[in-house]
Amino acid sequence: MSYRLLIVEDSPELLEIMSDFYREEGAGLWTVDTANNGNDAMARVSDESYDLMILDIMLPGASGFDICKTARTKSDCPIIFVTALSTENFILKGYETGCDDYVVKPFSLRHLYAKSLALLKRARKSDDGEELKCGSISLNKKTMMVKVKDKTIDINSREYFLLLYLLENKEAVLTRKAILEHVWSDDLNVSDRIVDSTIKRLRDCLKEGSGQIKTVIGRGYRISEE
Amino acid sequence: MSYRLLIVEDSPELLEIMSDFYREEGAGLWTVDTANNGNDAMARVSDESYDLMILDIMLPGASGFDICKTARTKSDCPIIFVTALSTENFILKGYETGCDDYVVKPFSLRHLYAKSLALLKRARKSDDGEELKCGSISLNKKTMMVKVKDKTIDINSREYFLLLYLLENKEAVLTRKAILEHVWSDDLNVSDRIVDSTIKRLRDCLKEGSGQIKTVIGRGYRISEE
DNA sequence: TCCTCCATGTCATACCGGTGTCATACCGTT
DNA sequence: AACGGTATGACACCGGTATGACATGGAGGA
Repeated sequence: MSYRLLIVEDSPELLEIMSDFYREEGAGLWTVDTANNGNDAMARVSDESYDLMILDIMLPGASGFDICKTARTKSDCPIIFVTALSTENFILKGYETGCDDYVVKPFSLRHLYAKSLALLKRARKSDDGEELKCGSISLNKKTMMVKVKDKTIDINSREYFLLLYLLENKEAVLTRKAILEHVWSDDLNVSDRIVDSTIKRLRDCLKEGSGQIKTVIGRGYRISEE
Repeated sequence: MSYRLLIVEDSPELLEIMSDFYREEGAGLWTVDTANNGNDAMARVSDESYDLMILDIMLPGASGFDICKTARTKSDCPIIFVTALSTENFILKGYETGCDDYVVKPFSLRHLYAKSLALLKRARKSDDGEELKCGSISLNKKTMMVKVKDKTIDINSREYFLLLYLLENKEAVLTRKAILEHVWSDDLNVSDRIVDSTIKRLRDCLKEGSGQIKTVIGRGYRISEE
C-alpha cells in the first residue's frame, strides 16, 4: 500500500524534479498527483483524499493558502508549504491557515523528503486509515469487512459498530454507558444489558479471536492484543 | 493546564531569549525547563516527561542526537533540532534519530514558535488523555489503563480506584479512614481492614511496582516514586 | 398482501469471580 | 519478651456477567 501525495507547483521543471524524487526515492511508497495551478489543485483536493500535500503559495488561480483552508475543512492531512515567500508575515499566515510546515525556497529535496516522512509518521498515529488491527482481528472501515486470522467472518450491524468502537479505543476500558452512547446513539431507550448480549454475539462471531474481548468487572469491556 | 517544554542549548544568551519567548508568548501555555549541556539534558529526559523538546546538537557532554535517541526509547514526544549544523548529512541524521523537524540557525523565533504549535496540535491527536504517573506506575484516567514499566496490567475495580486515590495524592500519607471515605464511599459499612486486603491485592497486581506503595505504621499508606 | 427469516432487544436463570471477613502469622517498636 | 499493628491466605457470600430462550419488528420475496 502506498501513500497518496499531492504536489502543487507552477514551475514545470521544479514540479517534475520533485515528483520524480518522491516516486524514485520511496520505491513505490508514494503515489504522486500533481497540479500546476490553483484551480486544478482545488478540484483535486475536493475530489480526492491525500496522505500528504506539498503546496506552493503563489499560483495561477487559487493560492496555496486557499487550497490549505479548503483542505482543512474536509481533512486533517499533513500540509507543507514550499514557497519563495520568506517574510515572517507570510510564514505566520501559513501556520494560521493550518499547515504543518513551511519551507522556504531554495530548499534541500532530501530535507523536505525527510520532513515528509516524519510528518507522515506522526499523522498516522492519529489516523491510520481504514484498517484497524488488534491481535488477530482486523476491521476494514471502507469495506466493512472483519477478519480473524485472515479469515473473513460474517458480522451483524450492531456487532460491527461495537467492534469498531472497541478497536478505535484499543486496550482502553469502555464503560457500558460509553458504549451505549456510541453504538446505540440512535436509540438510547435500551437496557444496558443489551451490551452484554451483543458482546456475546460478537464473541461468538470472532471464534478464536473472542478471547481478546476482555470483561472488566464493574467497569466495562476492553479489547486487547491478547 | 500547560505544556511541558524542554529547551537544550549551550549558549546562555540564546537559551534565555528562547525560554523567555515561550514563557511570554503563550501567556502560561508553556512550562519551560532548560539545560545547557548534554548530561543535564539526559538526566531531565530520563526523569521527566515533556510535551515538546527543542534540542541543540553540539553540546558539552552528550550530543543532541544522543538525547533524541534516548528520548525516543521512552516517549513519542515531538522533538525539534535547532542547530548551526546545516549540511545535508547532519539534517538527514537528525531525521534518522527520529526528530520531527530540523531548524537551521539563524532562525526566526516566531517561525519556530508556529512550528511548535503545529506539531503540538498534531501530536495531541494521538495523545490519549491525562496520565497520572508515579515512578514506574502510570494510570490513564480516560482509558482506565494501568501500566507498570510500560506494560499494561490487569486490575480490579476496587484496586483501580484505590490506586487512583493514591496517585491523586502522590507521596502523601493517606489514613485508612480517608481511603475508606474515598474508595468505599458507596458502602461505608465495612471493616477498615478491607483496606489492608485491597492494598495487598493491588501490590500483587503491580508486581515490580509494588514497592512503591509504602506502609506507614500507625497512620496508613502512601505511594512514592520508589 | 402475507409469510418467512433474520436482526435485535428483553428477560430469567445459572454461573463465577470480586470483594469483604476472619483467623493466624509476621514484624517492628518499646 | 510483649504488644499493637500489619501481612497473608482461606473462605463464603453476593452482585455482576454469561447464556440461552423468547418476543418483536422490519426487510424482502413469493
